[in-house]
Amino acid sequence: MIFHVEKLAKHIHNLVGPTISSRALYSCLSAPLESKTLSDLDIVIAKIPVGISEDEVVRSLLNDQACNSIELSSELVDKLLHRFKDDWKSALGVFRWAESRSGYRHTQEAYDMLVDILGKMKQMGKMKAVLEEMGQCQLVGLGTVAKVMRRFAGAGQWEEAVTTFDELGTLGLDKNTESMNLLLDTLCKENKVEQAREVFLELKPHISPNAHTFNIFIHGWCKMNRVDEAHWTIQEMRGNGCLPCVISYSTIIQFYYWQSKFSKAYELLDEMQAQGCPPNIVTFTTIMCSLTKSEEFEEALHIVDRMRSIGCKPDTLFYNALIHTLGRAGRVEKAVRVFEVEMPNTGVSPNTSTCNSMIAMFCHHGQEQKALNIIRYMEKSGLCKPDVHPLLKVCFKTGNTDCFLSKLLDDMVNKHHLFLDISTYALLIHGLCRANKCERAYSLFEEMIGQGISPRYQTCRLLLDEVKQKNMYDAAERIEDKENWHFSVVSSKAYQQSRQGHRTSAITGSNPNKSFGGIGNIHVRKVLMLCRLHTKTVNCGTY
DNA sequence: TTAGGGTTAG
Repeated sequence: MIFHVEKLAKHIHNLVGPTISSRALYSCLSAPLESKTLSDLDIVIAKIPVGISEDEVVRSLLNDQACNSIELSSELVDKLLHRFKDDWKSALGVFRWAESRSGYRHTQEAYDMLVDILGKMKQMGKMKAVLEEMGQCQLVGLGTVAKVMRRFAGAGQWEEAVTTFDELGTLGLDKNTESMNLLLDTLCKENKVEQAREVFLELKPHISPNAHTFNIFIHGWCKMNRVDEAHWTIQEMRGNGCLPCVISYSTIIQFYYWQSKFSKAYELLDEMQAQGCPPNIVTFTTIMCSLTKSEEFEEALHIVDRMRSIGCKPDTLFYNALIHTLGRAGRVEKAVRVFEVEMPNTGVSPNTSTCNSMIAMFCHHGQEQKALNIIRYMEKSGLCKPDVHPLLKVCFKTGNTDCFLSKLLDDMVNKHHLFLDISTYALLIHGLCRANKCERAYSLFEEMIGQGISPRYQTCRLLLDEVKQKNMYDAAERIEDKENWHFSVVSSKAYQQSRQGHRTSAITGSNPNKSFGGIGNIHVRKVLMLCRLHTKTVNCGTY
């Protein structure tokens, strides 16, 4: 059944290309099979072609009989905004169309969502205009302001974040400790701690700080590698009549572990206890994670004794970290005991991550049957998303690429209802190529394209080499097409953004490890190489 | 968004 739905959507796509109708049809055809009729959501989405302006979206919806007969609800508007969370023109168009319908009024949640979408897409002027509109309707909440300030700061416009705070009165909100903390936290999270400090000194005579205010600074200074200022902030806290709390100390301790300054961390751990502010479960979990990261497994396990000695109660996240540590330390039996005996005894329930840690540990130690048992346990206990990547890797490592792998994939899709995502397809295609099963690898390649997932550049390259060796000429041609498309889309996007001076955002905003929106994971170096390539071509006068 | 991630070289 799923197969037919995909085939039909693919066929339509091939016939008419990636236009509105095929996009909408694909999304509704690949929706859960029980809903076979077009929902209101699908009807509206089908009327919004890719890449048109917000006014065109409004016109397209207004001119459509089916759209105009839909009974609007805030749930439908929320779903539409969510659907267009990465497409501000469609989101804004839908929003304007909805409010033009008689009797319909937007909720604060819908406004907040729109503000966030505009901010995320760097439409700062439009975001501000919507904020003002909200102010006139008395719809601005602290959450709205938080989003606006964070989006300004995230776009490198921290002064605008401060202006937003200054104008809180006109938006119907108070400038108080809570809203000030929001502003200071926004600035500190964007590494503008010194600027936050200046703002704070200006506001302090009018708004009294609380412990939260100082904790924001402690975190900010630590993030900037300025632990002396963090310590000094603890003193300042006391001077202002606020007592340093477990968060104040734990933040600095975490920083010391991060820097591998273990003795300093232990000193502070003793100090906080002496000050009548004992470490809690978050403090211990953080310490254990840091020590495990530095491969100090014995030291990490000592922390558990220390935690127990002061009667601190474990929770799920603590056990997740402990199981991970034990697995890394090679103590599989002990980890199994924690999972099977200790957790039930202490009444702490495992979550999806706990089980996934167990799966990864068993696979790492060649115990795939036990990993499968965990998957079965997850099925029974209703935990979703078992991580099958470790098991897939075991299949390739042991050369078990026939029955076991097929059964696993079948279970993944049909029993656990997991989608094969880009990383799973990459893993499978690479693994099958290495196992000399390139026909199967190629059929997966076709399948992923059919699903609308674009293969990574490396996947194309590897598969292309393999199919050429096997003289699969049609396949080679199709892969080359995809590869060329890849090259043109990635290079033109990277080129445009590099010309605008956003080299890092050419990859993805601030985190260079995240995937390139909609195109899949492209290696960072590849994109930078393409940027350079194009810059070079410009200099030569070819462009 | 005042602290806690989990396993991965495709």
